[in-house]
Amino acid sequence: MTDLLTNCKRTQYSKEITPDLNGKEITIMGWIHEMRDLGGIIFVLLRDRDGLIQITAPSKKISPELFADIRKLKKESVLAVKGMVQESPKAPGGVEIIPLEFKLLNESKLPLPLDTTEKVRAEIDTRLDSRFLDLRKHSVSAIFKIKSRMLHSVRVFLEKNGFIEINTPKLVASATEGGTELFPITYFEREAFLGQSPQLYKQMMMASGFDQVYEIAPIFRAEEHDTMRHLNEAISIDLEASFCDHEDVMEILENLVSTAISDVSEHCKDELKTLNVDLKIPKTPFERIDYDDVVDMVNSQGVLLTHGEDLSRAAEKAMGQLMEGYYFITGWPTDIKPFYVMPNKDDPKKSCAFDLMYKDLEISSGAMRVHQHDLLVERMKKKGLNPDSFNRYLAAFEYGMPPHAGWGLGAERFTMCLTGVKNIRETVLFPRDRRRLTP
RNA sequence: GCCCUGGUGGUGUAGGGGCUAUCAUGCGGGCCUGUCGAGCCCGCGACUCGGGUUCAAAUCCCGGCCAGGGCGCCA
Repeated sequence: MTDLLTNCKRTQYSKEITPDLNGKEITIMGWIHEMRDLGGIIFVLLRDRDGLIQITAPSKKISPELFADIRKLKKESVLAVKGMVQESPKAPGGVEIIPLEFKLLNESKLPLPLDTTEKVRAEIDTRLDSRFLDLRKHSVSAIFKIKSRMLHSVRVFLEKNGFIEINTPKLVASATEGGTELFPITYFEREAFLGQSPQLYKQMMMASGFDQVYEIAPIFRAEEHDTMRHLNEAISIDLEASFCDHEDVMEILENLVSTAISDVSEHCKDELKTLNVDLKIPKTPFERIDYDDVVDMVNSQGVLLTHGEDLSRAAEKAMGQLMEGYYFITGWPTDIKPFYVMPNKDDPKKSCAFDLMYKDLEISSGAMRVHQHDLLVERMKKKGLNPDSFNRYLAAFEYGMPPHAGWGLGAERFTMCLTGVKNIRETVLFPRDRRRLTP
């Protein structure tokens, strides 16, 4: 029924078929996006990674056998088509392919669980159940091409700036860092957890003399949140730099963000157009707003925010109303930040922590860290943590830990900013949320 | 976890105590030589699960499961 690939090789992707190939014999491969059978002429829209190309089969120009075989084809089946490129003003894109022969590489079952031509929208739940089919839609794959480009450009930027890529364990022993819930797992005869952040490890790397490190890796959070901007498994772009303070790493962050945006807008034009996104490259430096001023700004919008509290969702939205684009919130109260955040030396109630916001969405948070062993122990105790359970971490601070700072940037949240999607699940191939563990 | 709303063919929907359960898309068949959301004709296909009220439940009530939105939680 179906054919094997044998010696058949793709010569072009759909977008490489241009009118100047007129008269050339080419081989393309892809999925049947749509068929229009007009009786004496059949149009097959073949889709590949990059787009669509029209196969035009006029009964008078091709053999009756080939014509009959084409008529039998089904949507979403996989095809290799050898044919002649024909320039034609009537064809979409001004070019089409007159088939000489084809191989049916695999047939698709029908009906499809969702409509790949997007005539009928499917709900996100239906789409995620059949994600492989959903991803055949260009409006969906565009998100992942943009995410890929963003991650690429982040790596290039960091390598250029002297950062070393590291890998830290995701299987961890300690649940004592405080804050978020961890996923417990069985590690042979012991209990272990999935890592919530590479924070402690990248700090230990500062004591190794690597100076500047980054990691792009999954983080796991066992919170039962059910929102459009939370995931239980996400990718964190994490960075830590020695002999730096928070101002230094904020500068790195804003430059990285604007570089990535400009790189995406240059290399993902088609994808951005598909998504109808007009990406503006933000000017650096980003605006810095002190937490004290944020409290006033939020309250001025009629949203109650008490000094010393973290931003509620309503407070974030109020800020989103007032601020365009990217901005930092600095000078956070020390009390609502983790133990490893450096208090401000002139006013210890305030810290050297910052968040990077895009409108009403927090996409990154970072800080200058405490590098003095005794202060770190004191901060842990104040937070109700037991320093004994941090022995291996604390040891790194006893043998020459340089001052350092760093941040973590949520890859999916940043992708939301780049693509304009409203639901963070759109930015993950196979998202993990409160209820979804498959596929 | 809480609040609100919902669950109807493969997909997306209308309806809302008894009628042949609406429409679009899809799928199957037929016609058609320039489609590009092709068109026309014929056909196929559905009321989330459990319990209750009722002569009668897809519709009303209770519970479960699931979803959408909002919030909370979230170094």
